[in-house]
Amino acid sequence: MSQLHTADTRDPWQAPPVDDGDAERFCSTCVFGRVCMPQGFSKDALNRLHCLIEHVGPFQAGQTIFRINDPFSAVFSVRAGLVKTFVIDDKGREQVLGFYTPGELIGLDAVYPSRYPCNAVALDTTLLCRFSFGAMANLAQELPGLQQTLFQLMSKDISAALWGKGDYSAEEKFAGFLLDWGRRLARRGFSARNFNLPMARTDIASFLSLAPETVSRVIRKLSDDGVARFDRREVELLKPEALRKLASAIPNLGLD
Amino acid sequence: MSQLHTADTRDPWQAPPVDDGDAERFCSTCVFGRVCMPQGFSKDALNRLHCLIEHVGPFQAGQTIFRINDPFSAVFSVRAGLVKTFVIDDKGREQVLGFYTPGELIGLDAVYPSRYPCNAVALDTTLLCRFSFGAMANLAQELPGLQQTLFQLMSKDISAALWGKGDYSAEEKFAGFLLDWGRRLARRGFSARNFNLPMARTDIASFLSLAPETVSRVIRKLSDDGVARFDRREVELLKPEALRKLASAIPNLGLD
DNA sequence: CGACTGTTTGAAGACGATCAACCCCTGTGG
DNA sequence: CCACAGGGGTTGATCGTCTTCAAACAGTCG
Repeated sequence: MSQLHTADTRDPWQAPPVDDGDAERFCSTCVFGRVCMPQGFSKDALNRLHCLIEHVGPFQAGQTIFRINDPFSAVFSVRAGLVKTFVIDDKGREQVLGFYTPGELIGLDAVYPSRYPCNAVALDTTLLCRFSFGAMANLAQELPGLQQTLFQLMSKDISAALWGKGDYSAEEKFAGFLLDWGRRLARRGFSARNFNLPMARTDIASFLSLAPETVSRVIRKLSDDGVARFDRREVELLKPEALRKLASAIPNLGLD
Repeated sequence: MSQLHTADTRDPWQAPPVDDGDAERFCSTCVFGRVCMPQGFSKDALNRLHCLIEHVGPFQAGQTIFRINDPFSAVFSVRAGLVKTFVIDDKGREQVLGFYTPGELIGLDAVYPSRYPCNAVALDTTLLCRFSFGAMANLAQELPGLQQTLFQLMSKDISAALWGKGDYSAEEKFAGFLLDWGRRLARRGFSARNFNLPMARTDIASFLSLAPETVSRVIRKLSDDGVARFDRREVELLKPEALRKLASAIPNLGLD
């Protein structure tokens, strides 16, 4: 399967049908296209927001998008592909902070320090939209809906960052991760039961603060229990209820 | 010692001396007083921001400020005292998400879901400033500096929420916690070496995802090693360098 | 003084990390 | 076509850290 499949087909989250032809000019998976438009932006507003968008990429798997301490000037919305953010601790070990799939926004945590607080690399062939944050803030000064959207997106990121705080068993963490990933895919119209985990096991392990071996063992256990089927990086959730029960220990901090 | 000592004395973080008498009308520890004023707000702007402020409290130790799922309408700035936020997992165990000391802002994570995603209780006699978020967003529409401040505060909260993500030893976590706490007190002009940990050990343990017994043992070890001295809830850091070395494993995600 | 909560200490056990080896798949070059 | 190398993933055995359970202890407030 093409790794750019999300770019090939019509994105199911294309903005709700609008007669206005201008809406088409937005990249279909852009967060602002999704979040702002239902709030009834004027044609003029759409145009001005559109002027801020700069398409960048493609980035090949492994390519760096920004580095920690790079001066901040823009946020990125994933159009296609997959991005991970991470930091390196003093012992050289990598700590994955998040994965970003099409429609999600990267870099809001860089606003305050005016520097990116982490590294971002593509894990797959990736296309991005780049938004100059300064220009967007200026525009938000005139468009209350855009300001509100930015507040909401940042607020959501706070909750997302809090996700998984607490000491949970390896199984609980991984179950939560599977459900969260499925939910995010479902937002774009894909199946939440049958999907792909495009990132390396090592990255999942780092994200969940587990050893890769532990992730492997959890996967085996879930397979043995008939809760899910794993084939390479393909996953099928056979008993989502069982997963939900496992993950119920992890509070959902207002994530959707 | 009075538990309201921060309210008794002139707050060292009172805004930098301004000839304008109006500045005095801000509560001294308010984040906006601190953050906005250096950016040169007009008298009119200050007045209008001031109109939004509503003083609430005092809350006695143990009193609830808001509950999870309460509809969101306002954020709170701590004027005096101490607040913790937490959630309860399905097994009834409490997970502390954060502590808020004077000058810090609570509730920005509630903007998106329009509900508070956690509970907030006073851990000590507490005074708050209440800001209607809607009114503040409206005002931010006219005051670019206020909008920018809100973006920065939210961005900072993302980084703060990410703090401690990763698997660190109990000693590293606790060392990081001590330094972080000291740094936050130092911002208000207090000593970063000699201070109070006003929250219960249980709450510290929960915040760090450790058992209370483990916190107790770490404290004993730090005492034995001569790194810090503990007397009830009073702390004196004897070898801050040793603590910094311990905590260096934990990346500082752009926090100050 | 006695009940209560918060804290400390000790001993046993569990979970996940670590280390080491092996396997599987892919791509490359002979 | 096969040999080989390399990365990612899995499996097994051992070890360490933190949790758990239990009990004693310390301050606080009635």
